[in-house]
Amino acid sequence: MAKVTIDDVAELAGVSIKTVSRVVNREPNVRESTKAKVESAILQLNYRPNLSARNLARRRTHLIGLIYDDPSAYDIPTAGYVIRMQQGTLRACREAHYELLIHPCNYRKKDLNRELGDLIEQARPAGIILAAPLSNMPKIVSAIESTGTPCVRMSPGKPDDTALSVATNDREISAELTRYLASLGHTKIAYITGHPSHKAVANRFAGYRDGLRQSGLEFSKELVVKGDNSFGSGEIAAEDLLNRKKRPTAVCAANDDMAVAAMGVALRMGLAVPGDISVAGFDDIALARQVYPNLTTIRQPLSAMAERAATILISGADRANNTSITEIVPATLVIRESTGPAPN
Amino acid sequence: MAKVTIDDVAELAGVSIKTVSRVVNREPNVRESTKAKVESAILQLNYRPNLSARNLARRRTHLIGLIYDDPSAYDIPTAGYVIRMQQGTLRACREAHYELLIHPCNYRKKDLNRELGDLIEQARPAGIILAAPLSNMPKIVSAIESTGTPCVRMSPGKPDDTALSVATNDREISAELTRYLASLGHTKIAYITGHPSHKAVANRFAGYRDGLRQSGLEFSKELVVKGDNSFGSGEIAAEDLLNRKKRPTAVCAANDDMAVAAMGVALRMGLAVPGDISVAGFDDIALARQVYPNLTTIRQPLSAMAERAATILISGADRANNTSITEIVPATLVIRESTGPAPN
DNA sequence: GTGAAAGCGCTAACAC
DNA sequence: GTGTTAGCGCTTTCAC
Repeated sequence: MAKVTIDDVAELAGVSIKTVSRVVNREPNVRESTKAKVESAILQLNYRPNLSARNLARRRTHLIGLIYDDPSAYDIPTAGYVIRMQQGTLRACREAHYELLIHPCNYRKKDLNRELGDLIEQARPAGIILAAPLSNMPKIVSAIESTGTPCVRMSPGKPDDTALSVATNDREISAELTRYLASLGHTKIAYITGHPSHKAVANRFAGYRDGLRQSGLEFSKELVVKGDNSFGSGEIAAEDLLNRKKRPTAVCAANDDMAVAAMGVALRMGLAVPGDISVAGFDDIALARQVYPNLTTIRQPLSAMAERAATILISGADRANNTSITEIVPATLVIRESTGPAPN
Repeated sequence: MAKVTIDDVAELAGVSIKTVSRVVNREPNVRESTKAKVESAILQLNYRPNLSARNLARRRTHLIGLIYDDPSAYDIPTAGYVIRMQQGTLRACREAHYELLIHPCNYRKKDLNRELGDLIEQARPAGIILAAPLSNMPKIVSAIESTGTPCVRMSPGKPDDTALSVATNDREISAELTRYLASLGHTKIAYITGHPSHKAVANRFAGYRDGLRQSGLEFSKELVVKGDNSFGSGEIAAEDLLNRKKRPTAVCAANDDMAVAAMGVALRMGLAVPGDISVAGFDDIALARQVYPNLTTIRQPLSAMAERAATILISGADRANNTSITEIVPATLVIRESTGPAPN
């Protein structure tokens, strides 16, 4: 309870505070016997360094800031998204004895730059993790970078960038999903596209085309219907697709909301899923496991991405090395009940 | 970018750093004209005080620690729970220019006390918010309190405590729900109890009995079936209740999982909800809005509770005043589609 | 009202 | 290998 400082430890161990500092910070050039003395004093006194003092002296903190958009109403997919990012970041922080500062914000706010400036100047995090869609907003990114605080962007739209970022293999995994459906005998695989403003979504569509080609299937515009990521648009698209004379036997959607909507349309039409029609989504939102049949989908490695981002910041904070990296953390295909062999 | 310090401001304004400090901290005894000069210098230089330095000098930080249990697998109800607490805490923090440190932890871990000790000694949060079920664990509470860090407990089991805490009116709101059902003409209102170890759950059951009495209905043991908070236990309980000759016309469950399960059983039996049987839950988990019919339930004011907890810590950190408060934030009855008039 | 000086508890240079 | 001396940027006495 009585705050024990480095001086107390130094006195008890009979060394100077600098030596204590060396031991605490695992610096070299300390004799084993001295080190042991210091360590026993630390244990005996239950000494823990004061972070504020350390931060002040080091001119940087042991804090990672996680900044993400905070929709006024947290819908459930968002809650899961946020929690997974937090979990990943925390894993990396724990290990390195960093703490996590979370800062949800509203990108529509006028003075967001000012707000982030305050956060950075005041709390001085060692690094910032910027989640999508903020990571796609040049003004925000440059506002952060102008402070000199290292920043890793998660799922930025374009990979061809100068900054550090962590992304996933949207395109490749979409291709894998498509090949998986083809391997089940499907030849007419439809696709419901997402909202054009969502950058990553375009990659998913490209992956679908890749997958068709790799499976020796021909791409057909007929089988592509526009959606906008919303549940409603998925219903409309599915009604279009499933009422055709030559019905597809599989439908991929650019996100889970639309996929679930499509599945609902199919079931209401009396079609069996996956007997008559297989349905697959993308994101692995909670709903994917709550509908019946459970939705086959692609799970973004959000937690792993955030962990990598934090690790990059924590380790990179040391080296002056400002190389631009776009690190790819692979997504995983989650095969559940909504996909199966094509009807013959 | 070049870090501007209090000295720069003092120099530009032509005053001493102490005067700048006074202005920044809104201390009295500064002439208006001096204040104006300083403020303009601050604006011009875009000065923001360095928190580490301030914390070191003040011997306390502007950090609120939010500690909660982190189930290895974040199920969806938990994600919503966590997010809502974070949101509430953040609202209070924003206003007071505090930052939020989150620290999910595992109460089953042996060295949790040590872990929390590290957190507290190192980050020195100005206060700790301890969420349930950690708030019910004497060892953890005392470990935190022994550091002298103010701590507010959320939903602690017993209100008759020495510490600060924030709770909700489980019992009164349960009574209200029961009266609401009675007012719809229900006379046989069944209850599925929760897991006995969950303290708050007992209050819910007591509220049910209160509500019956207040509505002039007789309590009957026959209408009470044991559950354990799990979905499966809700199914078993519902099967028992709904297969009776003299079927109840309404069922309350101690949580939403069991209520949803009960509703499923009723629907599978061909009963109309709420035509033949009304069903109500407690918690307002996401699922409550995702099932059909939407579940009538009770929404815990998690976000408001967390906000109050943070506000207590932030304002209370100043006064030495160690009074024990248990503040009650009322829950709200959310009437949706699963409850309706009793069949005649 | 305002300022000078002495810390807060640590790390960073540089000496020894 | 180890200690000494300055800071880090702010708040706090306590003078004036």
